[in-house]
Amino acid sequence: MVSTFEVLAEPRRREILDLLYAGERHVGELVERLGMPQPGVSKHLKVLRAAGLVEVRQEAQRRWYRLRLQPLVEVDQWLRPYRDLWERHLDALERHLDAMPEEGGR
Amino acid sequence: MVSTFEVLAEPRRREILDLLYAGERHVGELVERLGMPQPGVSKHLKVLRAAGLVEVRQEAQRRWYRLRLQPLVEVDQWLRPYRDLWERHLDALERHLDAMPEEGGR
DNA sequence: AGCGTATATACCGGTAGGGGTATATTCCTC
DNA sequence: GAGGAATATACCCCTACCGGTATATACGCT
Repeated sequence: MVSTFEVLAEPRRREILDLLYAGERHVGELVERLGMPQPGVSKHLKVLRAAGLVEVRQEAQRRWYRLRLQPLVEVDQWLRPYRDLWERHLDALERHLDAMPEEGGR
Repeated sequence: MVSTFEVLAEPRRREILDLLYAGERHVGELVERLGMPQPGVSKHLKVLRAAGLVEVRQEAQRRWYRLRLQPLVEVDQWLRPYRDLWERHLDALERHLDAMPEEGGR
């Protein structure tokens, strides 16, 4: 079984999740928006499905994919203690941050 | 440059971060606790360092590693919209969760 | 200067993962 | 049931990554 972190390591897969954030999408839509060949998209979707990050609904030939949040909740849980660190000690965070000349943003 | 997600994909590296969560550690300590050969640990530390997830302080032959939170903050920022989803619509989360027969826990 | 300790780096072999192309599968329509 | 649309799967190639072993580098001590 593949860990959620491994699945999220692929930029394309995070892109897919970001697209599904807005709501259900069928494969063709994803192919178009990602600008990558359909088999590649299907392959990533398979990985995402295996990890429980998406689920499928079939409608005629179309397959509609949508998010499943649960694995992300687990990632969030792993992150939580660290988040507590920088939220509780804001000064410590600044000590961490001031080492960076500038911040890249998103 | 390697994305933080790729770096976190490695279980050993997350273990290292979890160990550093408690505070500074030198390499030998990490080697002992992880039960893996020293060169492997050093290699992972190099990756973590390149990603800005740890920083080093030298003291004689010892190298003390400690956490840098900033990249984790960025991961948290990526996660935030999704977290908002499940925090705002708790019922929606439950709809997501009830698809699972049982929960594996951590 | 020489030795021991602590850590990093070089090198090698195996392997899993991603891209690309071709093909199979499924379903709808006529 | 034939054809076409939508998606999945099989196969191949290639590269990046991980583990392991050997070696280099840096530092302190005597």
